[in-house]
Amino acid sequence: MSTFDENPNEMQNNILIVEDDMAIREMMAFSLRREGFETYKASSGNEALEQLNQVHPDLIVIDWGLPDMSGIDLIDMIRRDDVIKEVPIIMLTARAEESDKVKGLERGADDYLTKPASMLELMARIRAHLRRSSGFETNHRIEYKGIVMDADAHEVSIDGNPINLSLTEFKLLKLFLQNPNKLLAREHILNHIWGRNTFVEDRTVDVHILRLRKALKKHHKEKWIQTIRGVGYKLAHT
Amino acid sequence: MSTFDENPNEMQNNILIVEDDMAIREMMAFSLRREGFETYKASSGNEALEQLNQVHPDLIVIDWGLPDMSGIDLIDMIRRDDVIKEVPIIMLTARAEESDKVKGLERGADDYLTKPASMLELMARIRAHLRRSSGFETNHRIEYKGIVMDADAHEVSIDGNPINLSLTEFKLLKLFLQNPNKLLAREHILNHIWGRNTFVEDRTVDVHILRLRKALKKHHKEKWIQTIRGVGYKLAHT
DNA sequence: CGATATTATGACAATAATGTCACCAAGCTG
DNA sequence: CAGCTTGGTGACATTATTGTCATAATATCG
Repeated sequence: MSTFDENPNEMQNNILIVEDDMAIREMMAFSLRREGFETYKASSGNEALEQLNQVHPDLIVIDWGLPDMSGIDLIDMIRRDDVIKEVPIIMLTARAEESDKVKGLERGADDYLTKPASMLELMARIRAHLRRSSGFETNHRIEYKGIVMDADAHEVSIDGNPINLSLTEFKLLKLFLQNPNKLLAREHILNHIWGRNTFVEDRTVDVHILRLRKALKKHHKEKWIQTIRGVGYKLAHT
Repeated sequence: MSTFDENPNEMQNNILIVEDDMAIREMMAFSLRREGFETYKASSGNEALEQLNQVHPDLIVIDWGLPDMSGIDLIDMIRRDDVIKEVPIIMLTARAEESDKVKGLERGADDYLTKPASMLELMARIRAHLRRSSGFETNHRIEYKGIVMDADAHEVSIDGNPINLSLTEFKLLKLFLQNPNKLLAREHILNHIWGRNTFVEDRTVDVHILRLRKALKKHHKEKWIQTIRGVGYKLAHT
């Protein structure tokens, strides 16, 4: 049972996208990267196989219609490789090709999606498969200009330097990272972190902002959290 | 600095509707406004881009068939803009366009809906995306026979009764929930919760197991965590 | 430039969390 | 059963966290 040999702190999920349409490929890569995945791209079956000599992704997304070989052929070749034959594969098929769905699954894809599919659904399935194959939740990573939060590992680093935050500070920063460049009113911060029906002073927010600012300043002198007088605070890198 | 007005006491969600059919556009705007959203309207891609120079909406709804450019082109341009590239986009496609031409092109969108779509469904999806992107009310939920963990809210309940866990207890339970019915060796638990290079006694795990067991027992007399002598522990409901 | 409102900050007390230990209880082996 | 091993448990000291307050600093506005 070597699945939990992985330290969640170091877990990085690599995803290979095999798709010949550049626009789609780049869109997918963009969305995946935004969600904290490392992406590798290939525009043809042969390119994919080349990549697989170098990288062992945790999951592969394959378009059914590739220029040099069908997605199924590619799956076949992947499944023959002892090293990577266990990697989850998600197949993309156009709706017209739906009859091939069974074929694709039988031939070794773990899941398939018909195009057009929403990124949301693709993301959900990717996460589901990674969960299944690794036994762990994928790390939910949030970034903002050098601040990297791994919400699952409960870790934050800024320009690579890990910083230490208390739980409240962590929640506060998370809220900011999820709402970059947005003004967060005190009341909203209170509601979100302490809950709607708690009796905590407004000023308490200030103090925690202070503590968070101190923590952020430790490795980075710049100003991250702006004060919007009379209202609240805002995460913005000036 | 935001370019649009913020209400200090109320987080106002701004939604941009890009739709050339006036009737549909106005109907959507009306419904959204009735639900408390602030709406901005554009009847073409260029008009939308113009709007986006002034307003940074929290979500954009784009019709696939625009007079001056395709929805995908518009998405492309939006995604290239550093300021707003992360905004959730919901794409509307007519059913006739679904099969061929559209293919996976709306992959830059976070979600899509086929027209005619019910306002109810559109509203539901809008809310879902806003929740997700604003950081409010996310639910990363893990369940195991009555134990429900909301990892994002950092809350655990058992058969509906909330229980209080320290951070370490929380991580420990999370590890168990992610690996139900699996034997977790002490060493693995240590690695996962304290990291590989820390100097914590083996027996410390025991103590935290004890504390977690106490917390779980508070509302539920049954045994959740089994001891596997000589190895470690296992989450199993006996 | 004051006068006022608002935020920043240091200090503090109360509480919570954490890791370790010593000792007890329960399994296991022969 | 006797002896050994391993896990359970309560106690404890240490450190971290947290909310509040008083006061200083700063912004805002007439």
